Amino acid sequence: MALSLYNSLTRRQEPFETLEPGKVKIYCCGVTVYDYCHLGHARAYIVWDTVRRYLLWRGYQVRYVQNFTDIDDKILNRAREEGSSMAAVAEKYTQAYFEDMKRLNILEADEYPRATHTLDGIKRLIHELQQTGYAYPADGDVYYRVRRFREYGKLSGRNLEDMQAGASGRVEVEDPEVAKKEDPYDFALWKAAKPGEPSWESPWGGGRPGWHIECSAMVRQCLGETIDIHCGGEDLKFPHHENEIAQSEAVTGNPLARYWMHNGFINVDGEKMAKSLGNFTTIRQLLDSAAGLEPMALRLFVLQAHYRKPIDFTPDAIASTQNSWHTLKEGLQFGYQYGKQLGWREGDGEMGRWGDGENSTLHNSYVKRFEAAVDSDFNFPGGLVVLFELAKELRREGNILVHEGKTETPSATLESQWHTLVNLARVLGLEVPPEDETTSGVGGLTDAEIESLIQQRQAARKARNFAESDRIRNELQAQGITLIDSPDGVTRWHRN
RNA sequence: GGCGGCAUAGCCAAGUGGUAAGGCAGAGGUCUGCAAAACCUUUAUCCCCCAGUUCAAAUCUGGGUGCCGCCUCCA
Repeated sequence: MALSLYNSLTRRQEPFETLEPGKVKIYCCGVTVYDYCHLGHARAYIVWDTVRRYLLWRGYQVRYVQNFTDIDDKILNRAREEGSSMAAVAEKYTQAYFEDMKRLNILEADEYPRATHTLDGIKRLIHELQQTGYAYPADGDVYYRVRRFREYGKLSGRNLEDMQAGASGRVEVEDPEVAKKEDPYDFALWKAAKPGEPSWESPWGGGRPGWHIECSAMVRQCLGETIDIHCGGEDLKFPHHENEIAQSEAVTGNPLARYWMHNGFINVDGEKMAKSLGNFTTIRQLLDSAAGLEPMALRLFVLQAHYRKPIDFTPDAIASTQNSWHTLKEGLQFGYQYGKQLGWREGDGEMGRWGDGENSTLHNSYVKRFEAAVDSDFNFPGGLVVLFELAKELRREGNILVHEGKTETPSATLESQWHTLVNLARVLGLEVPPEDETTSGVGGLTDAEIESLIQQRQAARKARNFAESDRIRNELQAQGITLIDSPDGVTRWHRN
């Protein structure tokens, strides 16, 4: 049983072999902090968080670094709109990022480098590129000499000739920047500051770094010359990642990353969700809307599709996922709700730190099937199958317990199944808090009041006064209390 | 124009040579005064089309068709 993954660089699925045994270095391209994150961002970071969790579960020591781009034209524009500064805008949306990601149960990175904190590394890298002939200054700017890097295009599978042949007027035009370049495909490493813009001192004059260079500098500074996995959205493959490779490898002579991974988009009506298309929904809009999608349901929504394929964002799909999540959730709550009744030892609710021998109490066949699925290029939808099987089984048992007060299934079997479910779900970042949902009727009826009403209804039913009995039932339902009439004449109830 | 991806039931979605996982939705049944809830059963002779390879293909090859992405900021 071995983990394999699709490498964008080779366009093949390959066995996963780390640089150092048991250790994984991951760099993930983060956000430019100029606005709230939308569902596309949610997908990306849920996917990479889950990849990271899975690697941890598989026993790897993972070091995960993700940057914030806090120097950028878009931030500058936003600052002008808001009458604020680039730093203030960046700070605001960085905090918003953390809030959103926390709700989605995304683990914090080990390190969050920011462009504004990496200027020394950036300048050093540009300097080295200049010394080796890969970079040239031009009127306060510095550009990368793309044609000098022989392997340019190896990640995105293109070559400069093809690109020129088909550029169809998209590249040139009267952009003043282009005029400074030796070649239209050269890209900026450093940009001279325009009047009024934030700028940093450098050997080339006051200015700020280009976008691509920060990642090269950050990877090098935080993780070293070569890392195991470099990941990000599909749209970053070209030119961003291609340029990172050109920058880093020209200087170090070593591969920047062994594996390149790219996640697919969220689509709306068959089109990519994007700021520029104006068809985006932010994470907080969706989570805080009237429909109130649960954060874990959004997580499930993302994980239900393979990470490289597009996902269509439609009301139907969201509704369906919400229901799916409830199924899973009921399974996850099983132990919290029925553990005591089933005589499980106190403290069993505190389940499963990873890899601490808990596995002995897990259902091995389920774990094996989960692992087999996910081991193949992080097939989370395949792994989810196992979770649903467990959750449905537990939900069924829970219902039997509620309706009949007992179950034939041995308590130990249920305990083991529940432990398995909770553990595997946590690998995917799908968790429910230990407190079950039986919020003892905030501002509602007390148990005694409910029992009393049920007694009244029973009396009415006996007298065949169904109008009255239905009235009581409706009244309770309105308060969120569901009655269950069983064949033996006993009426059980539970809060919704 | 160049490069790449995708096409599986009403919807979503795994499966990549051995005869179609799973979820959502739906249907029938049991139970019930009626409901609700729950439980049981059930839902693709077929995987975009055509041709080929093979004992065997949704899965491989060739050719179509359709949709999408990247080539410009972008998760």
